[in-house]
Amino acid sequence: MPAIEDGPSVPAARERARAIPEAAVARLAVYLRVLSAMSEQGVSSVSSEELSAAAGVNSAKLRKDLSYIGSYGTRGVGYEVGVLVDQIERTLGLTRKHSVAVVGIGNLGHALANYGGFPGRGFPVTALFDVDPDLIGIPVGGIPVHHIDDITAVCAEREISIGVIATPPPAAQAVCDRLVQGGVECILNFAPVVLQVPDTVEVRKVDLAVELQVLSFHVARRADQAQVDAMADAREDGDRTGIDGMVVR
Amino acid sequence: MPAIEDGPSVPAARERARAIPEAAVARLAVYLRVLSAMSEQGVSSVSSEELSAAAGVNSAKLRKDLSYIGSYGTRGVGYEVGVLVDQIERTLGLTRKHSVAVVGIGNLGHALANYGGFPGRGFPVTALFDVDPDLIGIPVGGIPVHHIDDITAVCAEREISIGVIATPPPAAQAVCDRLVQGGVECILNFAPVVLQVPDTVEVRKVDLAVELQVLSFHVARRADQAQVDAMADAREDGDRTGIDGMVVR
DNA sequence: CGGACTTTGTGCATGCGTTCACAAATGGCT
DNA sequence: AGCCATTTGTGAACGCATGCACAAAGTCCG
Ligand SMILES: NC(=O)c1ccc[n+]([C@@H]2O[C@H](COP(=O)([O-])OP(=O)(O)OC[C@H]3O[C@@H](n4cnc5c(N)ncnc54)[C@H](O)[C@@H]3O)[C@@H](O)[C@H]2O)c1
Ligand SMILES: NC(=O)c1ccc[n+]([C@@H]2O[C@H](COP(=O)([O-])OP(=O)(O)OC[C@H]3O[C@@H](n4cnc5c(N)ncnc54)[C@H](O)[C@@H]3O)[C@@H](O)[C@H]2O)c1
Repeated sequence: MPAIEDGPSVPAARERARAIPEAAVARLAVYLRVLSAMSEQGVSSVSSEELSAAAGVNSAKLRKDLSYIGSYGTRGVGYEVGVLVDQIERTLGLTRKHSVAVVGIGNLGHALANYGGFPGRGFPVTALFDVDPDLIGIPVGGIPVHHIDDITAVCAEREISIGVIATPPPAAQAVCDRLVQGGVECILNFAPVVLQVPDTVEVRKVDLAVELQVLSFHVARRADQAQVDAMADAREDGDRTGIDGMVVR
Repeated sequence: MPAIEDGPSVPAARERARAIPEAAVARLAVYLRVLSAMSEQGVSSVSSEELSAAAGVNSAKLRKDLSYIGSYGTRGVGYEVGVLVDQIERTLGLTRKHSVAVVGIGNLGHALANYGGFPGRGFPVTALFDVDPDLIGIPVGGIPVHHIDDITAVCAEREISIGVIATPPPAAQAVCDRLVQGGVECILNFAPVVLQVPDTVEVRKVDLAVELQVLSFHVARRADQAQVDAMADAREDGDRTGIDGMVVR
């Protein structure tokens, strides 16, 4: 067994950062919000039980998630809020500012541009784009709207790292391509289309229609289950009432 | 051992409907959108390869997802678009209309109320609520805003099945409680808080801050990886350039 | 100072979801 | 009619995520 070998078999210290499950990353962001709120209220210490309850997860999962970023707790006591905030921020890359550009200043784009929650969390919205001539130059949320043709130049100049697409679906892919060309590394897509990007670019989508349909599915499932239960009850009782016209089988 | 026993050990035929993985349900909604678009363009038949490419997934996954809802394809040929559309709609419970109420008609609430994509897909927005006296009675997207105090009555009366929360975070839990009291079965929550609900109610959340932070994480990870690669290269090359002041390469 | 109590961190088992790979089914072609 | 090319549907293997349960580590108190 060689002592100072450092091939791929030895996870070196600098490799510490990887291997955090995607699902855990999303939860870390939630923990961070809860912890920040606690910090503001003067809470300085928290146990995994308390924190997990506030974040809506089970405490074993929380501890495992935190273990991915290191051991910052004190056994028998809990975690120091400030320490966790710092470590999660570091892990999520929030020590650096990430400038955001919003493309498509319609209903949704306006809401995003006016939203105060982003700048406050290290994501300043620094550029807006649209094609509508009536919008160009008009300030929205304090920032003037640029023409979409300037997108590559402006993104490069202002070091935009995140592009938000809020255009109608047919325009989304073209907008995406131009954002990528402007050096944008990440895209948050609100248009209901599947974007094609080089694999150096990270895409996340927010699809409200899908969310509603998943909810709809659960309503239907619940209704079916209620029918099944009713039938089971009926059978137990000696099979009397059918479920009106609908036989689920 | 009784022969015709039907305890939990025998998954009966009527149990068919359940057991669709949550992740698959969300993808079915995506397939449905792609299929609808194809249908409108007059495409009547599609293979798993084509459909999966359009939906941005791998074809084995697509076929497995479709297999959860039944066998509607023809081997050697593919799927009939119309049939798939019908079957997915049935599975997702879209044969029934799901009335939507939006609570909190601020930046985001306005955008949602004005959005034409929901009614077109079987999710008519039929009620809006806010506390702001200046908004009450004003029509937004053609629907008058009601006072939040009427929420329970109006939800019950209009058979609202989905409630959308777009209020500031501190108000979200109270609004949620009142929606549940009004008989709402599902909630889509835009406020960055963890909602407490009885387990008869389904909640999905859309959390933009989390989305941005996950993207931020990937930027950071990529940057770290670039450094690691650079170091590895440097070592291989005989160790020349250090990491010093940010060598991006 | 020592022992009881609390809470973390994690090895392990379990379950869910993804991917592979191929037999079965079907249509078309000769 | 029979065979070939194609594409579905799914069993099985794999890998990732979740949850359990407990040893390790630390605090606090007497
Ligand atoms: N409004 C919502 O609540 C909502 C909900 C779910 C999804 N969406 C999706 O979000 C997107 C935007 O929705 P919206 O309601 O804000 O639409 P909208 O029509 O109000 O706004 C779209 C804006 O994009 C601009 N635009 C069009 N083509 C462009 C281009 N090539 N480059 C730059 N800008 C361009 C238009 O000028 C307009 O200002 C759509 O894809 C929609 O499906 C919106
Ligand atoms: N605007 C965005 O782009 C955006 C992005 C991410 C998250 N969010 C979240 O969505 C929510 C809404 O954001 P927004 O920008 O529209 O805020 P907003 O302040 O513009 O609107 C909030 C609305 O809710 C109403 N309201 C307040 N208390 C209420 C109550 N108890 N009952 C009913 N209505 C009440 C207010 O009168 C106001 O009209 C917030 O929780 C915010 O964090 C918004």
